[in-house]
Amino acid sequence: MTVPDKPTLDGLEDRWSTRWEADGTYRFDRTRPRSEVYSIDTPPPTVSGSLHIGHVFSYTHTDAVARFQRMRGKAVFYPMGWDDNGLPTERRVQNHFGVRCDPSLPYQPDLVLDPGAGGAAAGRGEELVSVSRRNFVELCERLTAEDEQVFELLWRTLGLSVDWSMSYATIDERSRRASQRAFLRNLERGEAYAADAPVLWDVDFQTAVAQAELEDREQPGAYHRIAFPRVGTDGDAVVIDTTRPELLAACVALVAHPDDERYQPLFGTEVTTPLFGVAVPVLAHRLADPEKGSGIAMICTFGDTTDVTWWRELDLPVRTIVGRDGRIESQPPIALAIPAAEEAWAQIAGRTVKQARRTIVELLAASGALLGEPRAITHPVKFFEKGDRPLEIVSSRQWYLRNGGRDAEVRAELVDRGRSLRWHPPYMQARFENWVEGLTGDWLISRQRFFGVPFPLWYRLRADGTTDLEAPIIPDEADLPVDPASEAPPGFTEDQRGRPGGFVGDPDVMDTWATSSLTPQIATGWEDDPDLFARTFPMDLRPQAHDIIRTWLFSTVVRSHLEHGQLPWTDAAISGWVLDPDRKKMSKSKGNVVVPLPLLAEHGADAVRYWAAGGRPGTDTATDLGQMKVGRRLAIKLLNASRFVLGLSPSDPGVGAITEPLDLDMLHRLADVVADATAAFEGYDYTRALERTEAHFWTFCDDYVELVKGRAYGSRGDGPAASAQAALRLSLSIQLRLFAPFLPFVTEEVWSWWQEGSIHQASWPDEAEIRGPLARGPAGVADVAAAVLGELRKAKTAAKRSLRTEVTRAVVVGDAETLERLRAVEADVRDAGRVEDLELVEGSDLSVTATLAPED
RNA sequence: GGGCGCUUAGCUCAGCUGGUGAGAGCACCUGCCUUACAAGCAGGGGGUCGGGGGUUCGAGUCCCUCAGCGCCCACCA
Repeated sequence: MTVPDKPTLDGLEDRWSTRWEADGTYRFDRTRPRSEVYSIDTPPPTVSGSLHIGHVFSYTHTDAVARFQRMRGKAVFYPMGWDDNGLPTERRVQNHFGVRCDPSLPYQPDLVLDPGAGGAAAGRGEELVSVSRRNFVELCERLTAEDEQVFELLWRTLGLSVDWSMSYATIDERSRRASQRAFLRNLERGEAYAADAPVLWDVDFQTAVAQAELEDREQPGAYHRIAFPRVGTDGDAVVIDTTRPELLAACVALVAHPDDERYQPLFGTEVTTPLFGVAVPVLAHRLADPEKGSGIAMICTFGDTTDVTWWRELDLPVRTIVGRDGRIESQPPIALAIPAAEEAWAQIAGRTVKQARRTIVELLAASGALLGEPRAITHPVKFFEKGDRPLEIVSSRQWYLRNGGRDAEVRAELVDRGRSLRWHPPYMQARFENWVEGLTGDWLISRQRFFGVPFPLWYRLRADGTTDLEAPIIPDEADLPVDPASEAPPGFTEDQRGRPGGFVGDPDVMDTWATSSLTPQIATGWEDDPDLFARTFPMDLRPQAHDIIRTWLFSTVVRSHLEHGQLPWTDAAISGWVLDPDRKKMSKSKGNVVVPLPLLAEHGADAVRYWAAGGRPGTDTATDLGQMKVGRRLAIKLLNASRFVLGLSPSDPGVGAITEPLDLDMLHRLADVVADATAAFEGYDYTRALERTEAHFWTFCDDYVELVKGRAYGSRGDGPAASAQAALRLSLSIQLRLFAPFLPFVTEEVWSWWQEGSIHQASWPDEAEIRGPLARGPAGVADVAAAVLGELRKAKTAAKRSLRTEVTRAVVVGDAETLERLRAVEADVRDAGRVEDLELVEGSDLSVTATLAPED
């Protein structure tokens, strides 16, 4: 046993993280059966995102739970995943290297690019170097590999007890195989299907996006009152209000509520569009709101999602004018008969939506069709959560997965799944249920992007060169993953690509959620490693933040429901967010993002973890340097208290030596703490486990240690000293283990002074360790001793005297029961209080009168 | 418009199924070099538990209602 003279926290992170890796301390024992395994569906962080303190926060919560379960004897399956798949990586690669993906270019095997190769203007979209899809993907892989190392360093410094041999990445071969396999099975069962339909479209990223990735943003806009002349009348007009006058040429009808008496006479008649002179019908539909605008609306293909509903339910034609790049098409959607219309079109063709709006408003004003001035408003507009411009709606062929959005029965099944999941905190289930019940359509999983898992499909080209989309060519599961863009389907050769009678590959990739919704399957080796899968799936815990319940959590439940007919895990622990010190949400644009590594360097990992562990499940928590300082003090206190305890005697007198009433009472109180902390942890309330442990520890240091210090040094002989020494050691052992999930470094350091092996493989304390061998003894004596000692201290402090001051005489008044307890620990109290003469007087409330020795 | 959460000392928060005179940490004030720890120790001041109403012998703790803050969702003409 070696107890350092001057224990320190410095360097513990390096020393122990290295040691743990070398010893395989956190290696998953895959010989254990499912019942002895605790498996965690770790959130794969987006590696191309920036590191921030929020990562440290939520991952610490999970790690504390993992360490608790490991100490309880479970084989903990705690892999790390990296989310490197998808748009964030593409965007980062584009900016980092100054490149753009052009799928039409050929692969350049020797392409060498340095960061910023595309020139200083990279990112402004002007001087980007175009590279082939394969080159682009290679750059993505190169950059994410670097990003992953940065994350791994952070996790190791933070002391996450992950098994690094089980890592995966959402773009790696396993993930692509699992993702494609799951999709093909969905396809076979009819759960996946392709459809040509209007979709929400980001004009910058040039891809479709899903409902779950939308967000509303308040945008300035304006109502424009526009008169539509009625066909067959002499100058009569219908006046509509619109915020999107530029879509006039895409108008296919006007619509009002069926009960709206103002417009009932018009139903079934026609009006013509101003400027373009196209005749459109006036129709009735219940979604038209008589209160909004003039109560009658222009239906365009497509201005918003209501337009899509009207278009579908009223069986209207498609007149698309906005292209996928967000610009007005070169040709009008229908023949324009009047010359003025051709002119109007010529002025907007090829322009952006914004430019076209300005032009159309000018033309309308000039023609007299615009009534009055536009009235400025702000209104919510749908954006892709990662996008910069409002979404447009375009018709295109996309892949969908049935998620209950169009099927009440499936929806009900998924709501039931959500109800059988154990949520921490429970109220988060409401978010899940709200979302499922508010779904408006199936899950759109295809993206017109490059860095993602490709759809494992090809299509035959007929003799006339047209594509047969109805019967895709499907690979064998054994051949997955496949890349249909570079591999030929079974029975074809590469030179038949794009030729009549040959084939083409499906050009799309899956959305990143379509892969990350399979993290339980990917991590546990679904189909690839049946033995591992059987031992780890379904998993125990999904830890994640509340903002992605509708995406990650829901989609994972959907995939598992469809594939396995069960939940992917039993418990979901939902963490809150980290707010900046002023309780504002952190965001890059506000510049208030707190980066974690400097904090870890300054305060130490245990201190930062201590702060993080104070955030209960579901609770948003402010970054608090003060709490980190408190955590650091706690860690230092553990070092010093341990040094004291272990320095008292070279060996442990053993539990049998514990006979003193004060020692027994203190230990049984600790047993209560053990029971409480254990129950709290079992309910995922790690914060309470820490609070209880910490509160006991300070009482232990301030009262118990002070009370027994003299006796432990031998003031009353060997027997009483041995009792104190053994009690201190047992108590220290248990308290270190209670702290180990939170403060892995300092507890391991202290453990190494006097114990074999890692504390993180030691057993979680059990109250039976105390209650088994040790009789209860007189209860409540520790409280009485501490109370009397407190009064003695108060007397000394009030007299502005040192705590070493001798008390020549102290009179304690108390009830019979209190005095009885005090007698049991009288010697310890006199020792700690330096009381020469202690008199006990029976009375009512406890009071202590102390006479201090005169000052020198 | 719908849903959820929060509102307890200057600050950050505990207060579990209602019951000994409302707590902790930080901050603040006053002291103490006490042989584990001065990056420490001891002591102290400070709250009509968001407002109102109700149930109860008794309510931060349950019910109703109002207000403020935050988050999620919503068909945005």
